[in-house]
Amino acid sequence: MGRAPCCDKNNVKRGPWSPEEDAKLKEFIEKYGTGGNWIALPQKAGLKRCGKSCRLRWLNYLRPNIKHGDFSDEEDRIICSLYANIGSRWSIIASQLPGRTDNDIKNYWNTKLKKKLMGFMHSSSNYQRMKSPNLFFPPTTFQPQAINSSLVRDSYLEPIPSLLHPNNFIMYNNSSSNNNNMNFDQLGTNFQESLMINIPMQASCSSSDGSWNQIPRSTFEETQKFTLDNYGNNEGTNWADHDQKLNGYFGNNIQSSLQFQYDNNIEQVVINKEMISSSSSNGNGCNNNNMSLFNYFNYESKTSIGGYWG
DNA sequence: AAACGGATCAACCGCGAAATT
DNA sequence: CAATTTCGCGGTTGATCCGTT
Repeated sequence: MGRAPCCDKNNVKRGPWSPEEDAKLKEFIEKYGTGGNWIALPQKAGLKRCGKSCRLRWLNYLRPNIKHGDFSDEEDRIICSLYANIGSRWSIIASQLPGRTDNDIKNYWNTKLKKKLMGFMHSSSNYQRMKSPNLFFPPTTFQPQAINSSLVRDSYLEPIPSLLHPNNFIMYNNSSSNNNNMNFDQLGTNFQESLMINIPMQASCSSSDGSWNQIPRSTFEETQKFTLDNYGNNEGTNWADHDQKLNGYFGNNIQSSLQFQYDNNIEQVVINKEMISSSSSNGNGCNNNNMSLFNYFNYESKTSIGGYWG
Protein backbone atom coordinates (compact mmCIF):
# COMPACT_ATOMS: atom_id res chain seq x y z
CA MET A 1 0.00 0.00 0.00
CA GLY A 2 1.44 3.32 -1.07
CA ARG A 3 1.29 6.72 0.43
CA ALA A 4 -2.15 8.32 0.84
CA PRO A 5 -2.71 11.10 -1.70
CA CYS A 6 -2.76 14.63 -0.32
CA CYS A 7 -6.08 15.32 -2.03
CA ASP A 8 -8.75 13.66 -4.10
CA LYS A 9 -7.17 13.81 -7.52
CA ASN A 10 -10.49 13.24 -9.26
CA ASN A 11 -12.04 16.34 -7.77
CA VAL A 12 -9.27 18.88 -8.23
CA LYS A 13 -8.37 20.90 -11.27
CA ARG A 14 -4.93 20.40 -12.70
CA GLY A 15 -2.80 22.09 -15.30
CA PRO A 16 -2.25 25.77 -15.95
CA TRP A 17 -3.90 28.33 -13.71
CA SER A 18 -6.51 30.70 -15.11
CA PRO A 19 -6.39 34.44 -14.33
CA GLU A 20 -9.56 33.95 -12.26
CA GLU A 21 -7.93 31.26 -10.12
CA ASP A 22 -4.84 33.43 -9.70
CA ALA A 23 -6.97 36.34 -8.57
CA LYS A 24 -8.88 34.18 -6.09
CA LEU A 25 -5.75 32.74 -4.55
CA LYS A 26 -3.96 36.06 -4.40
CA GLU A 27 -6.90 37.84 -2.85
CA PHE A 28 -7.42 35.13 -0.26
CA ILE A 29 -3.80 34.98 0.85
CA GLU A 30 -3.43 38.76 0.95
CA LYS A 31 -6.54 38.92 3.14
CA TYR A 32 -6.10 35.93 5.42
CA GLY A 33 -2.59 34.60 4.87
CA THR A 34 -1.98 30.92 4.31
CA GLY A 35 -3.13 30.04 7.79
CA GLY A 36 -0.19 27.68 8.01
CA ASN A 37 -2.18 25.01 6.23
CA TRP A 38 -1.99 24.71 2.49
CA ILE A 39 -4.11 21.58 2.38
CA ALA A 40 -7.12 23.37 3.84
CA LEU A 41 -6.56 26.60 1.93
CA PRO A 42 -8.09 25.82 -1.47
CA GLN A 43 -11.46 24.95 0.04
CA LYS A 44 -11.49 28.10 2.13
CA ALA A 45 -10.49 30.15 -0.89
CA GLY A 46 -13.10 28.51 -3.09
CA LEU A 47 -10.59 26.86 -5.37
CA LYS A 48 -10.86 23.38 -6.82
CA ARG A 49 -7.14 22.85 -6.54
CA CYS A 50 -4.80 20.67 -4.56
CA GLY A 51 -3.14 22.49 -1.67
CA LYS A 52 0.26 21.70 -3.04
CA SER A 53 -0.68 23.23 -6.34
CA CYS A 54 -1.81 26.42 -4.56
CA ARG A 55 1.40 26.60 -2.60
CA LEU A 56 3.49 26.24 -5.74
CA ARG A 57 1.49 28.81 -7.63
CA TRP A 58 1.81 31.32 -4.83
CA LEU A 59 5.50 30.78 -4.19
CA ASN A 60 6.59 30.67 -7.80
CA TYR A 61 4.32 33.16 -9.41
CA LEU A 62 1.86 35.15 -7.32
CA ARG A 63 3.69 36.27 -4.22
CA PRO A 64 5.00 39.84 -4.21
CA ASN A 65 8.39 40.89 -5.55
CA ILE A 66 8.90 37.88 -7.78
CA LYS A 67 11.44 38.64 -10.46
CA HIS A 68 10.93 37.07 -13.85
CA GLY A 69 12.95 37.42 -17.01
CA ASP A 70 16.61 37.53 -17.83
CA PHE A 71 19.24 36.81 -15.26
CA SER A 72 22.04 39.31 -14.85
CA ASP A 73 25.73 38.43 -15.16
CA GLU A 74 26.02 38.88 -11.44
CA GLU A 75 23.20 36.40 -10.85
CA ASP A 76 24.88 33.97 -13.26
CA ARG A 77 28.07 34.26 -11.31
CA ILE A 78 26.36 33.64 -8.00
CA ILE A 79 24.44 30.64 -9.29
CA CYS A 80 27.53 29.07 -10.83
CA SER A 81 29.64 29.57 -7.77
CA LEU A 82 27.00 28.25 -5.40
CA TYR A 83 26.21 25.30 -7.64
CA ALA A 84 29.87 24.46 -7.75
CA ASN A 85 30.07 24.58 -4.00
CA ILE A 86 26.82 23.02 -2.84
CA GLY A 87 25.28 21.37 -5.88
CA SER A 88 21.60 21.46 -6.74
CA ARG A 89 20.28 22.90 -3.49
CA TRP A 90 18.06 25.26 -5.40
CA SER A 91 16.18 26.65 -2.45
CA ILE A 92 19.42 27.71 -0.79
CA ILE A 93 20.70 29.20 -4.01
CA ALA A 94 17.39 31.03 -4.41
CA SER A 95 17.75 32.46 -0.92
CA GLN A 96 20.82 34.30 -2.20
CA LEU A 97 18.99 35.83 -5.14
CA PRO A 98 16.17 38.08 -3.96
CA GLY A 99 13.05 37.75 -6.08
CA ARG A 100 14.13 34.54 -7.77
CA THR A 101 12.42 31.25 -7.08
CA ASP A 102 14.11 27.90 -6.76
CA ASN A 103 12.07 26.63 -9.69
CA ASP A 104 13.18 29.50 -11.89
CA ILE A 105 16.80 29.01 -11.02
CA LYS A 106 16.59 25.28 -11.54
CA ASN A 107 15.01 25.77 -14.97
CA TYR A 108 17.50 28.46 -15.86
CA TRP A 109 20.41 26.28 -14.87
CA ASN A 110 19.16 23.21 -16.69
CA THR A 111 18.19 24.96 -19.90
CA LYS A 112 20.61 27.83 -20.29
CA LEU A 113 23.29 28.48 -17.75
CA LYS A 114 24.82 25.03 -17.85
CA LYS A 115 25.18 25.28 -21.61
CA LYS A 116 26.49 28.81 -21.37
CA LEU A 117 29.15 27.67 -18.98
CA MET A 118 30.06 24.72 -21.16
CA GLY A 119 30.29 27.00 -24.16
CA PHE A 120 32.56 29.29 -22.28
CA MET A 121 34.79 26.46 -21.24
CA HIS A 122 34.93 25.10 -24.78
CA SER A 123 36.28 28.31 -26.15
CA SER A 124 40.03 28.11 -26.42
CA SER A 125 40.39 31.85 -26.17
CA ASN A 126 38.55 31.80 -22.91
CA TYR A 127 40.61 28.87 -21.88
CA GLN A 128 43.67 31.02 -22.30
CA ARG A 129 42.03 33.76 -20.31
CA MET A 130 41.35 31.38 -17.51
CA LYS A 131 45.00 31.52 -16.73
CA SER A 132 44.13 34.87 -15.24
CA PRO A 133 40.51 34.34 -14.28
CA ASN A 134 40.17 37.58 -12.42
CA LEU A 135 40.77 39.49 -15.62
CA PHE A 136 37.78 37.83 -17.18
CA PHE A 137 35.54 37.76 -14.16
CA PRO A 138 36.26 40.73 -11.98
CA PRO A 139 35.58 40.34 -8.27
CA THR A 140 31.91 40.18 -7.48
CA THR A 141 30.17 42.47 -5.05
CA PHE A 142 28.00 39.58 -3.92
CA GLN A 143 27.24 39.67 -0.23
CA PRO A 144 25.67 36.43 0.97
CA GLN A 145 22.33 36.49 2.75
CA ALA A 146 21.88 34.80 6.10
CA ILE A 147 21.81 31.05 5.72
CA ASN A 148 20.29 28.75 8.26
CA SER A 149 21.67 25.45 7.13
CA SER A 150 24.81 24.56 9.03
CA LEU A 151 25.54 21.96 6.40
CA VAL A 152 26.29 24.50 3.74
CA ARG A 153 26.93 27.65 5.72
CA ASP A 154 30.66 27.30 5.92
CA SER A 155 30.99 26.52 2.27
CA TYR A 156 30.38 29.95 0.86
CA LEU A 157 29.93 32.66 3.41
CA GLU A 158 32.93 34.45 2.06
CA PRO A 159 32.29 36.72 -0.88
CA ILE A 160 33.10 34.80 -4.02
CA PRO A 161 35.81 36.62 -5.92
CA SER A 162 35.25 35.26 -9.39
CA LEU A 163 33.44 32.61 -11.29
CA LEU A 164 35.54 29.77 -12.61
CA HIS A 165 38.47 30.44 -10.43
CA PRO A 166 39.38 26.90 -9.46
CA ASN A 167 39.77 27.84 -5.84
CA ASN A 168 36.08 28.58 -5.72
CA PHE A 169 35.20 25.04 -6.56
CA ILE A 170 37.27 23.28 -4.03
CA MET A 171 35.55 21.81 -1.03
CA TYR A 172 36.65 19.21 1.34
CA ASN A 173 34.88 17.26 3.99
CA ASN A 174 36.85 16.64 7.10
CA SER A 175 34.60 13.91 8.37
CA SER A 176 36.45 10.71 7.60
CA SER A 177 33.28 8.65 7.97
CA ASN A 178 31.88 10.40 4.92
CA ASN A 179 34.83 9.63 2.79
CA ASN A 180 33.07 6.99 0.78
CA ASN A 181 29.91 8.97 0.29
CA MET A 182 31.08 11.09 -2.55
CA ASN A 183 28.08 12.59 -4.23
CA PHE A 184 29.48 14.73 -6.96
CA ASP A 185 27.52 16.09 -9.78
CA GLN A 186 28.81 16.12 -13.29
CA LEU A 187 27.94 18.74 -15.79
CA GLY A 188 28.68 16.89 -18.94
CA THR A 189 27.63 13.46 -20.05
CA ASN A 190 31.08 12.89 -21.38
CA PHE A 191 32.77 12.64 -18.08
CA GLN A 192 36.09 10.91 -18.48
CA GLU A 193 38.62 12.19 -16.09
CA SER A 194 38.69 12.84 -12.41
CA LEU A 195 41.25 13.86 -9.95
CA MET A 196 41.27 13.64 -6.22
CA ILE A 197 44.09 14.81 -4.08
CA ASN A 198 44.60 14.19 -0.43
CA ILE A 199 45.54 17.27 1.47
CA PRO A 200 46.24 17.75 5.11
CA MET A 201 43.83 19.54 7.38
CA GLN A 202 44.53 23.10 8.35
CA ALA A 203 45.95 23.60 11.80
CA SER A 204 42.86 25.50 12.86
CA CYS A 205 39.32 24.42 12.26
CA SER A 206 36.47 26.80 12.78
CA SER A 207 33.64 24.91 11.19
CA SER A 208 30.59 25.14 13.40
CA ASP A 209 29.56 21.56 12.85
CA GLY A 210 32.98 20.13 12.33
CA SER A 211 32.12 18.84 8.91
CA TRP A 212 32.72 21.48 6.32
CA ASN A 213 35.43 23.98 5.63
CA GLN A 214 36.60 25.92 2.68
CA ILE A 215 40.14 25.61 1.60
CA PRO A 216 41.81 28.91 2.31
CA ARG A 217 43.19 30.91 -0.53
CA SER A 218 46.75 31.97 -0.34
CA THR A 219 49.87 32.76 -2.23
CA PHE A 220 51.50 29.73 -3.65
CA GLU A 221 55.15 29.20 -3.35
CA GLU A 222 55.75 26.70 -6.00
CA THR A 223 54.02 25.36 -9.07
CA GLN A 224 54.11 21.80 -10.17
CA LYS A 225 52.84 20.70 -13.54
CA PHE A 226 51.73 17.33 -14.66
CA THR A 227 49.44 15.95 -17.33
CA LEU A 228 46.27 14.22 -16.28
CA ASP A 229 46.49 10.51 -16.46
CA ASN A 230 43.77 7.92 -16.29
CA TYR A 231 43.62 7.62 -12.57
CA GLY A 232 40.17 8.05 -11.13
CA ASN A 233 38.25 7.84 -14.35
CA ASN A 234 34.60 7.08 -14.06
CA GLU A 235 34.90 3.40 -14.81
CA GLY A 236 36.83 1.41 -12.32
CA THR A 237 37.61 4.37 -10.14
CA ASN A 238 40.55 3.74 -7.96
CA TRP A 239 40.82 6.70 -5.69
CA ALA A 240 43.17 5.05 -3.30
CA ASP A 241 45.80 4.55 -5.95
CA HIS A 242 45.34 8.04 -7.14
CA ASP A 243 45.63 9.52 -3.69
CA GLN A 244 48.71 7.48 -3.06
CA LYS A 245 50.27 8.71 -6.26
CA LEU A 246 49.54 12.32 -5.42
CA ASN A 247 50.68 11.94 -1.86
CA GLY A 248 53.87 10.75 -3.37
CA TYR A 249 54.06 14.00 -5.27
CA PHE A 250 53.32 16.29 -2.43
CA GLY A 251 54.08 14.69 0.90
CA ASN A 252 51.98 15.31 3.95
CA ASN A 253 52.32 18.99 4.68
CA ILE A 254 51.43 20.39 1.34
CA GLN A 255 48.26 22.26 0.68
CA SER A 256 47.22 22.23 -2.93
CA SER A 257 44.89 23.92 -5.30
CA LEU A 258 44.33 23.48 -8.97
CA GLN A 259 44.64 25.61 -12.03
CA PHE A 260 44.33 24.75 -15.66
CA GLN A 261 46.79 25.09 -18.39
CA TYR A 262 46.26 24.51 -22.05
CA ASP A 263 49.34 24.41 -24.18
CA ASN A 264 49.94 22.77 -27.54
CA ASN A 265 46.59 21.00 -27.39
CA ILE A 266 47.56 19.19 -24.24
CA GLU A 267 45.51 19.88 -21.20
CA GLN A 268 47.44 20.11 -18.05
CA VAL A 269 46.54 20.66 -14.49
CA VAL A 270 48.73 22.92 -12.52
CA ILE A 271 48.96 21.99 -8.91
CA ASN A 272 49.76 24.99 -6.81
CA LYS A 273 51.12 24.02 -3.50
CA GLU A 274 52.36 25.56 -0.35
CA MET A 275 53.71 24.28 2.89
CA ILE A 276 51.36 24.55 5.78
CA SER A 277 51.64 23.57 9.37
CA SER A 278 49.76 20.53 10.40
CA SER A 279 49.33 18.19 13.27
CA SER A 280 47.43 14.98 13.77
CA SER A 281 44.70 16.72 15.70
CA ASN A 282 43.92 20.35 16.15
CA GLY A 283 41.78 20.02 19.25
CA ASN A 284 38.65 21.21 17.52
CA GLY A 285 37.22 17.87 16.65
CA CYS A 286 38.91 17.84 13.28
CA ASN A 287 41.56 15.40 12.34
CA ASN A 288 44.07 15.33 9.57
CA ASN A 289 43.22 11.98 8.16
CA ASN A 290 41.30 11.43 4.99
CA MET A 291 41.21 15.05 4.00
CA SER A 292 40.48 15.27 0.35
CA LEU A 293 40.56 18.01 -2.15
CA PHE A 294 38.33 17.22 -5.04
CA ASN A 295 37.89 18.48 -8.54
CA TYR A 296 36.96 16.73 -11.69
CA PHE A 297 37.43 17.33 -15.34
CA ASN A 298 35.66 16.66 -18.53
CA TYR A 299 38.90 15.91 -20.21
CA GLU A 300 37.73 15.54 -23.76
CA SER A 301 35.86 18.83 -23.86
CA LYS A 302 38.36 20.58 -21.65
CA THR A 303 35.66 21.40 -19.17
CA SER A 304 35.87 21.52 -15.47
CA ILE A 305 33.75 22.35 -12.52
CA GLY A 306 33.91 21.54 -8.91
CA GLY A 307 31.91 19.04 -6.97
CA TYR A 308 30.90 18.28 -3.45
CA TRP A 309 30.03 15.44 -1.27
CA GLY A 310 28.32 14.97 1.99
C1' DA B 1 2.60 26.24 -45.31
C1' DA B 2 3.47 22.07 -42.88
C1' DA B 3 6.23 19.08 -40.30
C1' DC B 4 9.64 18.41 -37.23
C1' DG B 5 12.56 18.80 -33.26
C1' DG B 6 14.80 21.29 -29.67
C1' DA B 7 14.13 24.71 -26.00
C1' DT B 8 11.50 26.54 -22.42
C1' DC B 9 9.10 26.67 -18.17
C1' DA B 10 4.93 25.94 -15.34
C1' DA B 11 3.30 22.35 -12.96
C1' DC B 12 3.32 17.71 -11.11
C1' DC B 13 5.24 13.81 -8.40
C1' DG B 14 7.24 11.39 -4.74
C1' DC B 15 10.18 11.46 -1.00
C1' DG B 16 12.19 12.78 3.50
C1' DA B 17 11.76 16.00 7.21
C1' DA B 18 9.14 18.43 10.39
C1' DA B 19 5.07 19.20 12.82
C1' DT B 20 1.00 17.63 14.91
C1' DT B 21 -2.09 14.44 17.06
C1' DC C 1 6.74 7.53 21.63
C1' DA C 2 4.30 6.16 17.47
C1' DA C 3 1.31 7.26 13.90
C1' DT C 4 -0.37 10.53 10.92
C1' DT C 5 -0.45 14.77 8.46
C1' DT C 6 1.64 18.52 6.19
C1' DC C 7 5.46 20.94 4.24
C1' DG C 8 9.30 21.77 1.32
C1' DC C 9 12.43 20.21 -1.85
C1' DG C 10 14.52 18.47 -6.11
C1' DG C 11 13.74 15.68 -10.15
C1' DT C 12 10.81 15.10 -13.95
C1' DT C 13 7.07 15.78 -17.24
C1' DG C 14 4.48 17.62 -20.85
C1' DA C 15 2.25 21.53 -23.23
C1' DT C 16 3.64 25.20 -25.78
C1' DC C 17 6.75 28.07 -28.27
C1' DC C 18 9.96 28.89 -31.81
C1' DG C 19 13.36 28.18 -35.25
C1' DT C 20 14.67 25.27 -39.10
C1' DT C 21 13.99 22.40 -43.01
